[in-house]
This record gives sequence, structure tokens and C-alpha cells, in this order.
Amino acid sequence: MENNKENKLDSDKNLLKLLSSQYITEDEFEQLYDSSVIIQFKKGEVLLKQGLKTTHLVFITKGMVKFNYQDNSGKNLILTIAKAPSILGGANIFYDNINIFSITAIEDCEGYLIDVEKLKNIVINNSNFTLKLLELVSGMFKTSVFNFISLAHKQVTGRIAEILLYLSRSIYESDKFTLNLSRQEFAEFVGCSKENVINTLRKFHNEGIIEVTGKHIIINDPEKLNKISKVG
Amino acid sequence: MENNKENKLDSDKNLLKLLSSQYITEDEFEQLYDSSVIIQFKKGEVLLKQGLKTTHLVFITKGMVKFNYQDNSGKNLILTIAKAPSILGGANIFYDNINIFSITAIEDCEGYLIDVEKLKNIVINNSNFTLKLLELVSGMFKTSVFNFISLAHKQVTGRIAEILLYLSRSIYESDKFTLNLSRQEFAEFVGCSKENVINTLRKFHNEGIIEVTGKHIIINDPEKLNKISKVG
DNA sequence: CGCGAGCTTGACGTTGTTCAACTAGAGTGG
DNA sequence: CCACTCTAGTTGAACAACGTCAAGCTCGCG
Repeated sequence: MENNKENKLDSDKNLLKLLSSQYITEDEFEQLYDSSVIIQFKKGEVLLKQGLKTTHLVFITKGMVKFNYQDNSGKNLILTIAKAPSILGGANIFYDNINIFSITAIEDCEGYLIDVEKLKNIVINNSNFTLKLLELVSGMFKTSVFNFISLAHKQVTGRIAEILLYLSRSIYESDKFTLNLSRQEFAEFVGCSKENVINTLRKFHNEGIIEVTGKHIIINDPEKLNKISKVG
Repeated sequence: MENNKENKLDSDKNLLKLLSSQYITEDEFEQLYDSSVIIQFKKGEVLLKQGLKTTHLVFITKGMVKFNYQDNSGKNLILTIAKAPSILGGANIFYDNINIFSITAIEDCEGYLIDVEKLKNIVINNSNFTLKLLELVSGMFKTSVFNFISLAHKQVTGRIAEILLYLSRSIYESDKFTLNLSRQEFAEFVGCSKENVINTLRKFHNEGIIEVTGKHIIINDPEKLNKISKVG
């Protein structure tokens, strides 16, 4: 048991190291790692809250999260879904410290809190690591732009096809998967009503493109989905 | 005449310096400046083209540009409008070199081409300047996310109100301005049809919120516009 | 067994797009 | 100086997409 935990921690540490150690020294890494706190999140818990100041990043080693935004009228929107291993919250450290969206667990998660001030100290003296962060943020920017374009030009059918492919390829990495999103959340990801999601999934199902049984989904014809997502 | 040009160049140079010199040394700046090329763009000309590799940034000292995207089906979308002075094209240097959208002059522009390879050399050895870039990209990311949210949750009336305020406050910096966008382009910015733009502008006009005479627009009641943009 | 949350379905109204016709203004050439 | 044409802008009507609403269903769980 003791041994198991040791192994697990070692493996997590290596993951984190892999993500950063090419860019910072061993010393800097140890400093960062030693100051970080192990933490668990249950499904539904908020890792980083919209509107609050960023005091830490979260490096998740296990689990899945959504980037969600709630507007003044109470409507929700999911910007994207991410899964471990991943560093969360990096985009706004050096711009201003207010989180523009929340990050919420959609299944139980494990990870580390990384102190932003400590990180800043390391970054300021380390151009390579800063470049790495720059790459990270550039990537997020790019994703966001594509999201915007997709939303602007595609109708719901195309968006849903696109998101099914994204989930299958990038998140669950399989043709068959069990959604850990409710229909409501799926709708918030697409940016439409839950009824629309239901009808469209049914349509795809009836056309034999996918198979839907509750939350279990099988992608039968990814090519066709791809075509639908391209057309709109 | 000669003297005028000298003065003009000096003033441009100072602008560029202002944007970067706190972060790089005098030497580095001179190196960057000396290798840059003065260039003019006429209205409609493309500064950076979607799908091509980035070989240079553009620092514009005069004029206005749109960030525009064209999808496979030929539909256009305007991501945002920017005006001089501004550094354009920074977001994707360190991620990959392909431009994900075009930048096109919407009025005659003047500026400098900055060689990306030269810039990279400077950046790699200069953490402060990298941080500045990080801030820049973070800002763009943030804008993009807000754009996404706006598009997802607001209907056309709200979007148009929002964009009118943006143009008035951030671009033209006045309650009265003359659009240098066609109705079609305005629609591409909003993400709707040009007819919808026309009808909505007319509606605002009839309600006394704005005055529209061709391309000349006067914002009479910014408070009301703000309310409309918040509600949706 | 019964309750409740999430899911599903169909009817209906609203929003926004598309299309076609028309108008106004800016060049162009005789 | 007057047709002619070309483009951008405008208008209204028909139509499609999508959201909202209300009702019924399913399934897990106490």
C-alpha cells in the first residue's frame, strides 16, 4: 500500500517533469514540485472559478474537466473539454489574474496545485520555459479562434458532428465511448438547446452514422460525420 | 520634404521602440529596426495571408485592418478590427508558422515588416520580451474567448449593439464616425446576413438610439446600446 | 412501489436567412 | 451631357432553422 502510493507519486512527478523539465533546471523543478499540493476533486467540483483571482495553476494527473462560462443571465456555455494529464489555468497568469471562465471536474480528478508566484519567479529567469508557455497559450488561442469560426459558420448539425469527432478522437480516443456529459452539458458545448442535441443525435442514429444508447455512443461512420461537419 | 520624412521616420521608430524597448537592449532594438522594411498597403491589400507561412510580422504605424477568415464554402468572417499602432501576426510565431486567418487593410496602411527569424533570436535570449509577447497573446486569447461567448449567447441585435460600441470606443474613439466597412463586411463581423444588419441599424435609427446616414453613424444613446448588448 | 431527475417527443412561435425586386450613386463611353 | 452599366444598399415576402414550452417517459434509488 505504502509502496503503491510511492509508485503513483513517482509516476505523477515524472509526468509533470516531462512537461517542464526540458525547460527548467533540476533545482527549479524540485522547488516547484516541493511547493505544490496534492489535491482531489469530485465530479462537479470547481477547480478554478470564473471571476476570481488566479493564485494557483492545477496540474491534473487523472480525470476530466470542462471549461465553462456562465453569463449574467445564468446561461452556461462549455468552451472545451480537457483530460489528464494537462496544465490548467495558464492563459491568464501574465495578462491579468482574473479567470475569465471556470474549470469544473466532470469526473473525479487528481492533481497538484502549483503556486503562481513561485512559478513566476522561475519563469522570469528562464526564457525557454516562457517560450513553452507562449506555445501553450498560442495553442489555446488557436483553438479558440477555430471554435469561434465553427460556431459562426456552422449550424447545429455540423457542430454536433464536429464535437462527436473531437470527443472520439481527442478525448476518449475510441470509436466507442460513454459520455460523462449530460444532454444539457452537451448542448452547452454545442451552443444550442438540449432538445436540438437529442433530435440531431437521433437523426444520426437513424441514418446509421452513430449508435446511441443513453450515454453510450458508437461512431459507425466517422467519414460521414467528417463530411457533415465540413459542409456545415 | 527631406526633413519631413526624417521626422516621420523618427516618430515611427519611437513608436516601435516604445512598444519593445523596455524589454530589449538598445543594440537588439537597432538590429531589429535596421532589418525591417518600410512598406505601404492600399485598402483591400492582404498583409498576412491565411494558410501561408509566417515569415514576418507587420508593425503598422498608420491605417486600419481586419482579421478575416474564409472557409471552404467561401463564406467570410471578420474576427476583429485593429488600427495603428499595432503589431500584427504575433500569435502564431511560436506555435506553428501557418497563419490561421488573413489580415487585410480596410484603409491605406503604412508600416514595417519585421523578420521573424531575427525576432526569434532576440526573444530566445530575452525573457522579459518573451513575457511581453506572452501578455500580447494572452490578451488575444481573452478577446477571442469573449467573442466566442458573445456569439454563442447573443442574438444579432445584441451583437450589433456590442460591435457599434466597440467601434465607437476602441476604434474610432468618438460618438460620430464614418464606417470604412461595407454593410457586407459589417455583417461578416457580426456573423449574420447583410440584410439583418441593415434592418437592425434601421431599427436602432428609428428608435433614436443611433443616427445612420449611409456610412456615417452617430451614437446618440450609448447607455441604451449597452443595455441591449448586455441583455442579448 | 413511488418519487424525482434527466431524457424524449411533438407542437408552436420567433429569429434569421434567402431570394428577388427595386433604388441610388459612381464610373464609363459615346 | 446623357444613356448605360456596375456595384452597394434597401425592402419585403417566403421559408428554414432553432428555441421554447408542455407533456409524457425511463430509470435509478430510496
